[in-house]
Amino acid sequence: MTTGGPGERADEMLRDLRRAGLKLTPQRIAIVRLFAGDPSHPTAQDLFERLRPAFPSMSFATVYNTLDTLARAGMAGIVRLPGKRGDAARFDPNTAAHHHAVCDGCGAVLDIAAGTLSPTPGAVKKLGRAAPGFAVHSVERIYRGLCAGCARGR
Amino acid sequence: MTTGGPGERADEMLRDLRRAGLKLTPQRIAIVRLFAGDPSHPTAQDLFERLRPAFPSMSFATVYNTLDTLARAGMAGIVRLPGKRGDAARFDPNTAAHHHAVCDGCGAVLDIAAGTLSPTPGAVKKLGRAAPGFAVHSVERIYRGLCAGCARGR
DNA sequence: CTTGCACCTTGGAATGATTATCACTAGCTT
DNA sequence: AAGCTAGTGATAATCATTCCAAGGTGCAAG
Repeated sequence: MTTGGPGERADEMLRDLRRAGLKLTPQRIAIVRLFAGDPSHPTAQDLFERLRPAFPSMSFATVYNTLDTLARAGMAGIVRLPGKRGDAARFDPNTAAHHHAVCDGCGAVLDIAAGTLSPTPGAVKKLGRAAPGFAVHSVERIYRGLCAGCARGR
Repeated sequence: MTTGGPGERADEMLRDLRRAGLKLTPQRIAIVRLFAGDPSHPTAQDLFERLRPAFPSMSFATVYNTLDTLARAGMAGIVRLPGKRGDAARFDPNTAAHHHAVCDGCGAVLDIAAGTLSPTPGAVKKLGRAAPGFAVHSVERIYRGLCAGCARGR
């Protein structure tokens, strides 16, 4: 079993990166180490700013490229939420099947475990009626509401 | 009951606009007439281009402003879907509770009727475990797959 | 250990969507 | 009809994201 130690997820991700035939550059290693265990669904900007102190020469494009590469390789997810302004993509190192809960107060995004992302028989049936011939592949859910902290403050 | 005639939805929306204390300008009337009965989830660009022939003087910003105004007044919805590039917001005149099915092939967006957008007791329970204290308000679902046409062509 | 090259990284410019600004115009109330 | 105020148009500004060209570098093969 896993030891649960910090950085373990990162090492696993780096191993997967290499296994996928991708090069382990210092930049990628830094990004992965920072990103792998981060449950806050950071934006590329977030990560870039946290990396800048240690890697002043890193390019913003590299952060995007790396996150995109991770996503393409199935090691990360991209979460986009409808929001009025400056709606940046959020990246998610959690590759297990899960949905998201979004706090309308502070904008926090929480992972909600799901056994599967496959549609339920009932949903398939309903879809068949509403959109005949549509072949469902997966379902994505977004729960809207207020997180514990924001619910208290209102 | 409704007569189901074309433009009826538009008239209703215009009535609601006035009721909301908003001015009925020629531009708004044109946008609403075009938008109200359109189930294709058009982008602001789509509408702008379709309006241009008849209203060459209309500004792109006005289309955005009007759609935003409609959305704020609860007469329209905004649908944003995760997509790599040039991901424009889509507007939805359907104010009834519903979810969306997105075709990964052609990008079409279909409405899927839903009795309610409130979370099921089961979902609430699961949420309570995964995110203690989170007060759910609504659930949004996106079904991914292939529409009838795209499923056939592959 | 050296080499070669395909893949990476940079920095900045380009693209696209959306919002802000501001002077002007036109609904709507009195 | 007159004025207050919100709406409009044109454009600039902003923000996220991608593209590009040029130089670097991980790493597999020798």
